[in-house]
Amino acid sequence: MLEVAQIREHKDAFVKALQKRNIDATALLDQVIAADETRRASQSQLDQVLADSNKFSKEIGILFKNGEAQKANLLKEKTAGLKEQSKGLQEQLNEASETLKNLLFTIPNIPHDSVPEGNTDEDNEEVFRKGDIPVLHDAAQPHWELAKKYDIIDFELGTKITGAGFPVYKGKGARLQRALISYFLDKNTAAGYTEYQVPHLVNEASGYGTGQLPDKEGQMYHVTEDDLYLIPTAEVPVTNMFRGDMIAASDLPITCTGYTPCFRREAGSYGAHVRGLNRLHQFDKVEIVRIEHPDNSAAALDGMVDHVKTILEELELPYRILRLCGGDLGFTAHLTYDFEVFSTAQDRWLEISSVSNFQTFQANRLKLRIKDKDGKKMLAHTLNGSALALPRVLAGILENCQTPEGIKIPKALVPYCGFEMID
RNA sequence: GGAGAAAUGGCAGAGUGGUCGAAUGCGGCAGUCUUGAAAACUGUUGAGGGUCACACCUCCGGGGGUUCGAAUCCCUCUUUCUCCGCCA
Repeated sequence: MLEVAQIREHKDAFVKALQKRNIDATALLDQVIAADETRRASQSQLDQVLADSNKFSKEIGILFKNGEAQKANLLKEKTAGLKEQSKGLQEQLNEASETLKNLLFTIPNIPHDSVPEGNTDEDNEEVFRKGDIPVLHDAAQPHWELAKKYDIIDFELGTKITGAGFPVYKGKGARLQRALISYFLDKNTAAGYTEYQVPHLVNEASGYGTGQLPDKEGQMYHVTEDDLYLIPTAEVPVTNMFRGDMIAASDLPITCTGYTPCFRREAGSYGAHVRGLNRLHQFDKVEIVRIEHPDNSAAALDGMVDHVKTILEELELPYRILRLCGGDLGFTAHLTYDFEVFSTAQDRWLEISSVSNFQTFQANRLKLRIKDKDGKKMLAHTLNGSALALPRVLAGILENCQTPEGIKIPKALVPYCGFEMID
């Protein structure tokens, strides 16, 4: 959620920034400013009425104490009108606040200066590339064939017990999943992130806090009986741990990592490129989350990108980094880098990590603030990234590391899974 | 699932209708003393809205009500604790 005070002061800059998302926000921002003015006007009218009635109440109290009941009763009559007024003004104020809030909920974050123009993923800007794309043997196969061949993932079985997009991992496949989770968590904790295990269901307030609600309402599984949502990413519970907090600047940065399954309805995304592990309703992910001082968030984002790089290099996977263009940028993000691994067998890049700086956009919803040494208060900056999402890393390993003899496990993972080959 | 008790500032904890945004203690910050630190002493110390700055308004778990006036009374929801039941 953008900050009203900022919009009020720098409307033109906001309009210009939002153009990168191909949104003309002029009218919308005017509405915001108007709603805010209405809100403040109602507020100050109400304040005035309340101030008067407070004054009368005090006088009545004193009169009763002094035994001047008659005078007091006279005053009482005066307050009746004020009460009516304040009720009306209160309603007006609530309405204005609600209007303002709902408007703000519809406006996405403003993109960073470096975010390229563009509409689709075609317009994302490649900023880095590393690793050799392997030359595979003639009989190389995509991962869904390999999964069947080595009997490590059973998609049909998942369909039987739940539905499409809920695979069953088996034998070395299951072990490799567990190995990847441990490996990622170890890498993250070694880099200073504190490990957490968090709930996999969250309440509505948490959904609003990180911005999944109301924007992505239909993309989350909603347990209506208890009004809880299955998390689409660990970002939601982890970031919401700090909802409403006031953090001493000296305690920053706060860095967290956690493994969770992620649940996504993926409504409307069927069609091309969803075979095998490419798009699932349930998948595993290890996430990193940082809460930073505004002065440090840009450097922190770079640090997170470097961290993810080291993991991919250890896994010996060919990858590239994209700076997302305005049209592809998530609703809450200010600047996002996507990591993609190249799959030779599928002849395409697979997104395996997304690292973002949200600046104050989430913090404003979360009411997550920093207090510095001088007592100055400000909204924190939040950042997060996948380190990493499992299914496509697994797909990348299966497809890139296949040999005629079997899948050769990257060295870094061998101590975690206890075998060198899947054959 | 049933019965009871509770929810107050960073923490602990008073306050049961009228200068209560809230005693007191701890903690935090600043100062005095000290070569420095500790101790002691003095001062200061919740949040949001609003204003150029004041004024002023709101907030004692959330929501609603009674009243001229609510932290205090009533209703409701949530959470925590204790006991009973059930159970991985």
